[in-house]
Amino acid sequence: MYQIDAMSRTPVYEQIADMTEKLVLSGVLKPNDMLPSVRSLSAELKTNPNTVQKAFTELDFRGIVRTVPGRGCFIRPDVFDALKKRAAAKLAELCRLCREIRAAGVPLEDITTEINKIYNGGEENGL
Amino acid sequence: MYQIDAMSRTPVYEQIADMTEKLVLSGVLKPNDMLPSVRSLSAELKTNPNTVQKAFTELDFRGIVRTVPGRGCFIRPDVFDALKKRAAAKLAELCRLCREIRAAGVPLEDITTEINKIYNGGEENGL
DNA sequence: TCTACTGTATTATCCGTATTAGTACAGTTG
DNA sequence: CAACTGTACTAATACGGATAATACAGTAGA
Repeated sequence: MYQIDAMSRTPVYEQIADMTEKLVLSGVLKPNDMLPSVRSLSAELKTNPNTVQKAFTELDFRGIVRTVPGRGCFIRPDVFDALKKRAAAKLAELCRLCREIRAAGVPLEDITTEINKIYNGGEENGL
Repeated sequence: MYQIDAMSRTPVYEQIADMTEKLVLSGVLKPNDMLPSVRSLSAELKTNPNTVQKAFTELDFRGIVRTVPGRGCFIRPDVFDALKKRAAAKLAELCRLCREIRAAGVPLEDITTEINKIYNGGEENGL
């Protein structure tokens, strides 16, 4: 279910968190589903339990999961609200970048054509 | 000419580099102009000469300046080509973000309306 | 040539943060 | 009580950023 690239520059705990988020987006993980335990997942990924825990803490911070001591880590019932907020934050970041690009003198058309390509281009969803 | 925010989370050397780039974009610095010397600028900004040197090295890497040992650090004659390449790189980064946002289920219209706001909104250029 | 400027290189130290790890503790369930 | 769950604490390591002191090398002008 999970797959980690140890050679990536993105930290392992972040890979786990991002992957979990995408598993929700793709419907593999649904609200109230329980995630693998800290120990089982760390064994599967051959990492330290604390690394997995940090991923869970990150997911908790993002509003994706709710962890219950002694019971486990569960996808929040309102996970899609959290995902919407995350998307909004990414959109804000995109706007920040866009202002920089505008300041660099790039015309609006250059941006819109690229974005249209992305939205028209095929069915790949990048998950 | 230069102004540094020591409390910012962006490193001083990066602030210097970014500011220099913007001074070119706004026409304050022109091709072949000489930048302040490492020592004078570090004195002015109350930083270490090495910090300024790192900024100059960064600007060299970006293709903004050409430093000549013994003479000084000068805005490259072809600086605007470098700026175009930098803008293209930023556009690529924007596209990467855009794919993420699309994967999160955000409709194309949400993005285009935000971007149109930025390009129609006033004359502020963020420099 | 001498002098005063320019950038460059080297080495070291300090600080803060990120990442991973080891170990022990605490809550829950049957 | 046993076996599972998450949690806290500490430590080792690495990295990035900034500072500092020094020394070196190229350039330009008096």
